[in-house]
Amino acid sequence: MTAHHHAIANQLTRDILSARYRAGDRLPSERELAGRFDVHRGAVREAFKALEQLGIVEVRPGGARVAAVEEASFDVIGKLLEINEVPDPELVIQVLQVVNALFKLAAETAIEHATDAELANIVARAERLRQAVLDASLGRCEEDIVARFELMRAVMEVSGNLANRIIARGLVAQLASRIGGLVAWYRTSDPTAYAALIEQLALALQRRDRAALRVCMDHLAQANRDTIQRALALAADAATRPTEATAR
Amino acid sequence: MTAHHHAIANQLTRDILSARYRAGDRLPSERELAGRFDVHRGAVREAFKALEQLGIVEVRPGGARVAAVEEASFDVIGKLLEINEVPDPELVIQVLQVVNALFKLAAETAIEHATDAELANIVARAERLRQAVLDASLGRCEEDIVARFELMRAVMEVSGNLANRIIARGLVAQLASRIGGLVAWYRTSDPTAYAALIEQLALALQRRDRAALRVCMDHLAQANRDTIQRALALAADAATRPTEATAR
DNA sequence: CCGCTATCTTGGCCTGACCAATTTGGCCTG
DNA sequence: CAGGCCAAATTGGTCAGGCCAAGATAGCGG
Repeated sequence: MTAHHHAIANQLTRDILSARYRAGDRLPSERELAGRFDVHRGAVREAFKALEQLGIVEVRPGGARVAAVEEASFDVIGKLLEINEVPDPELVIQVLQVVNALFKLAAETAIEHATDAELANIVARAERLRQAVLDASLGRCEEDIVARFELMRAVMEVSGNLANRIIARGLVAQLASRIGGLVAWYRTSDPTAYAALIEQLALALQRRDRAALRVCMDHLAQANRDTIQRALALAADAATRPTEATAR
Repeated sequence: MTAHHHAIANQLTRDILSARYRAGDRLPSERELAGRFDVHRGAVREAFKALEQLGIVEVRPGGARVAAVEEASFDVIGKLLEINEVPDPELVIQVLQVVNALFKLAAETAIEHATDAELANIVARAERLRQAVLDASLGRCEEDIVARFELMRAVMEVSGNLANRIIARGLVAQLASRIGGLVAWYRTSDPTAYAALIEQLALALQRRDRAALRVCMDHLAQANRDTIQRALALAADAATRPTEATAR
């Protein structure tokens, strides 16, 4: 096994994010940690590099100090989602809200700048999603979720906002790697209503109707939020009673 | 000078982001670059680490390949803003739109969850910004800008959305380090109108009036966008005719 | 012409050493 | 006794060289 620095970085990340070290504290020196983990200093050093890139540590000659979470980098969000077995629901919801805000921005930009052909393409994807949602009520949620991401990706693309695309992509990636395992608990509460919302979205896009777009995107966000919240609650419930859950 | 890897990383970053290497291309090997830059391989290696963190390069045994910009990390945005002397106006506007979207989300969350005291605090800051804007018409724009960021930060804080805060902070930091130098070109076109908008914002926050909030935040975003766009145009103009600009 | 293998290249990692910035502790001075 | 000051120890930063395993590649055999 030669992936020492990964293990060390993970360990230290968990220690810091779970507040075992507090902001402003000095981390043990590279040499001491090297001794403690029984590895070469280079390994600890690479781990420190990772922590620094995460923005949770500021390393300077004289010592490495842990930074405030607020000053951390974008990627800590993923790490924060990882530290508990079931992700912190509140944080998931927060991330989801950000993603929805970015999605909304993309859609509003799209209806202003996209060509008719591009919009038609998106509408077609929306229609596919609508079908997937209705099918999903029979139990095939995976396609449903994939179609949702596909639609979002497509809207992001035609919006032409590179910054938006990069950020949303990163967020979704961090979120997906963490709540992907929740697919089993993922159920659309009212597929018919959800499908209707998708249809409204398609219509609003097609007509470039900004007001209508906002309304139905808000409703969609609410629906998605509820769905994932329910899935998280179910997963957390199952985690506390694993035997019963597997027995069902 | 011992910051070799920084120089190398910057050089390679510029080469990649200015499309001198294309997505999918293989970068020269660490050993070859070490020879070319006349440094030890370790330096090139550290530079590669940085590029990998930026997400613009995927380095694996067998070779390092440049990745698509879309798959890059959050931080490339700052780098993209750096490669030209005057930042690409289109990208600046895009980033600004994202920041505004996040600000809007924060404000909407704030009027739902913040306490009256917190909202009162924000309203006070808004009032300070309004004063700053009116003063700025006399030429003191710095306080104006600082007050804007202050207000935004305050709203972000009471919104309680950690993900939003982290992302917005990162974006603003990347933008600020790049367009901070444009303060000289920064003029609010119609301070009175802008001040009125701020007042509306304060009112909407105070009354927790979501609809009004949205309207005036849209207008504010538009105003900010115009202001910065004008500043960028002026700066670009000055950059092409530096002698005239300094002569004035 | 295609598929496979031996070899070669490439990045991954370890070891060890030296340097410069910072911290720290003791010392001196007031 | 308190406060400032200097030197030694500590800490991170960098360089150098070497070995290893995972991909890439050219050559061979089918």
